[in-house]
Amino acid sequence: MDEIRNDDNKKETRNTRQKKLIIDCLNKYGSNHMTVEEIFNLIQQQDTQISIATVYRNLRLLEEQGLVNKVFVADDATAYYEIKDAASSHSHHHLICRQCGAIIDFEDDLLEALEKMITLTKGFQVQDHHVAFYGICRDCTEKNKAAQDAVEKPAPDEARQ
Amino acid sequence: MDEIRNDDNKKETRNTRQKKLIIDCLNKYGSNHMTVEEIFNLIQQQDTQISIATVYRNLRLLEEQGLVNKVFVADDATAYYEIKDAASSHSHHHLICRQCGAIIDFEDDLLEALEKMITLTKGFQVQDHHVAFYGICRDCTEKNKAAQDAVEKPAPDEARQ
DNA sequence: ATTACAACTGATAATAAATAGCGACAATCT
DNA sequence: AGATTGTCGCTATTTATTATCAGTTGTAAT
Repeated sequence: MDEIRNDDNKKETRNTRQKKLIIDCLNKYGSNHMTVEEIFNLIQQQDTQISIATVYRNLRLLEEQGLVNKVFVADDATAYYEIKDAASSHSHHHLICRQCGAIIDFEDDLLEALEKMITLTKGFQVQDHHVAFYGICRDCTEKNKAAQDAVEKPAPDEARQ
Repeated sequence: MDEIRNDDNKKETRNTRQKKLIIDCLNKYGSNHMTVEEIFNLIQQQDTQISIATVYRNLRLLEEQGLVNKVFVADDATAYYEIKDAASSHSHHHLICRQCGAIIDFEDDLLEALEKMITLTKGFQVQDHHVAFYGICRDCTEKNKAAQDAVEKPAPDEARQ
């Protein structure tokens, strides 16, 4: 009656200085969804000895423990990391600006309905989702509008739209 | 008055045998969302001379022309390709089975409402989206259930679910 | 505190996915 | 036909990530 408990995932995990630095870093800037390079560069300022392999290793461990999220949001093949806190683990999405590259969080629960529909019609048990919306962010939209106005009306003429 | 038309994207594109093979391949199997390796291996059966660099090159060109989609659905950093036909270009999502790796399409328009909400609350102009749901597909769910039943009731007893 | 052991470290080599460079070839236009 | 230039196959290179390995360190038991 005991041989069923074979999935011994009691992988001991240690609390090293390097791991703490990574978590601190993600807690500070993690909402910006950082690449490994970005995390590495920031931590180097506090620990000039740290190796990028250690950053990769710890991020993988932290992801396996469910403490951080690894997402592929951009159109390239680079992984982005963020802290996964209980509150936002299941229902926040990413808005990615194609012009300036900004990654903006968006909280929402509308997808819950969609997931139920998927289970009903496809028999697919949804555990998680990655959702990314691509487009132009508010700042860039405004910048573009200003730039276009300048082209269409080079003389500062006042009035009209 | 002519120097504005600087964005000459009149990149001439030629209709080569290799490009046709790639499109044919995606049309046949593309709904399975193929990797470059998979496409390359299949085409090699018809054209033993083709180079994988050509497959990469053409897929990039076809994506720039808007004829194919490049998506990062899995948890790894590999790109998957599919034909982008007008009908399904804006509103189909991917269900990815974490057990067998199957990638299943799901048609839906519920996200349109979500996009409108994003524009309203964030001022973000949505152009496109990638949506991926992770979980266990119907087949794997059934297999798992059968396997668990076998464990819980090793004797072939008949009856009961 | 000392010991013991496995997880962890930094440095580097190895792998995988994708791109760049290059001479040869071929599709298209005149 | 001849010129132009996109494309081909090949190979080298880049980029992101993982594996290897000898030495180090966190942690728990002595």
